[in-house]
Amino acid sequence: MNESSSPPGGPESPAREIIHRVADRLHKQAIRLLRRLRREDVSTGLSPARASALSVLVFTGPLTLGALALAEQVSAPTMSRVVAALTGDGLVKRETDPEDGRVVRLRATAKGVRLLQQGRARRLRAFGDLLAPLDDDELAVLLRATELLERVVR
Amino acid sequence: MNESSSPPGGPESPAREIIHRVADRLHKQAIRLLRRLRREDVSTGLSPARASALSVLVFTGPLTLGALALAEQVSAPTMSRVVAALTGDGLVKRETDPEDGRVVRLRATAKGVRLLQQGRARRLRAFGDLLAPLDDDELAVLLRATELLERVVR
DNA sequence: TGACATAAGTTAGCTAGGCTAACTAAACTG
DNA sequence: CAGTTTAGTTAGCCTAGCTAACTTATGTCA
Repeated sequence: MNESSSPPGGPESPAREIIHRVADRLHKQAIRLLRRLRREDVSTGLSPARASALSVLVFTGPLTLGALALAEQVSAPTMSRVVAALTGDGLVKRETDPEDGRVVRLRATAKGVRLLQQGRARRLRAFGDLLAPLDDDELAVLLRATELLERVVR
Repeated sequence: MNESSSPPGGPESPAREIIHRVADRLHKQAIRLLRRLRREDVSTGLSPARASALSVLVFTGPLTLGALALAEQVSAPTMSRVVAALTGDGLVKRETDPEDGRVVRLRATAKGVRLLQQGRARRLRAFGDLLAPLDDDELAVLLRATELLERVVR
């Protein structure tokens, strides 16, 4: 496949052609990076879905089940099951809302926080090891790129 | 959690502290980006695992089942099943190796190539739409960052 | 050359995690 | 207070990950 070929209908703006190269290659690298870092998560004993849900609870504080499902972009039944596993392992506790008897408030336990932070540290250490060969200018480029992504991905 | 706190044992190199910020934030953005782009794949009717396997076959050419499993970092049984689905949909065809009767050579069909390229185009268009607000300097930063990732993720 | 070892895939059977549909219980609303 | 809406759960399906055990084909070597 030739990414830079013009679509049928006329040549596209040469100034914007860089968009396609960036989109293509950055997409590929994002996949490779996450695949690589995922290896580190194995040792926590937490699956990706559980680690991710627990992470949201730890870093954004207690949430209702629905809010957590929304944050993780999964359906309520899916989150309900993930949460059941987390509470079963004592990593999250359920609390009833005094205002509204329907909602389930979820809060990471001390054990959950500890486990998550260990896993997170491992992952960031692994990523850090990958980044170690870069000099400070190169790291600055990555940081700027990160800021651009933060702005652009909504 | 405070990412920039020093580990117990002494302050770390201030020059390298940027590594942790980059690792943490870039990791987050990679997750958000892929989650976002994955939405586009739904309309191809291909699940992520199938799309990814087909993509490897299209872009790197015919492979044995074992080589494809290795490329996708999954076990042989897992790939065997994914391939069964792809062949069932007429997107991939199996060929026997004249040299070695054990191996299964896999090749994307014309239909498979077409479907994949459509999906790819959609995904890249979506990413392109996200990147559209950036000016050329900002795109250049992203491109440089991509090159750094290519170098660093092995 | 026949017996054994190795290698490539498949089959069987488990788990996790995604979904929709259908249900329960609680809270609104008129 | 009847009906509707909302939060979450249960049931049931599918995909995709795994290991263990099997089949078939190659390779090895006494």
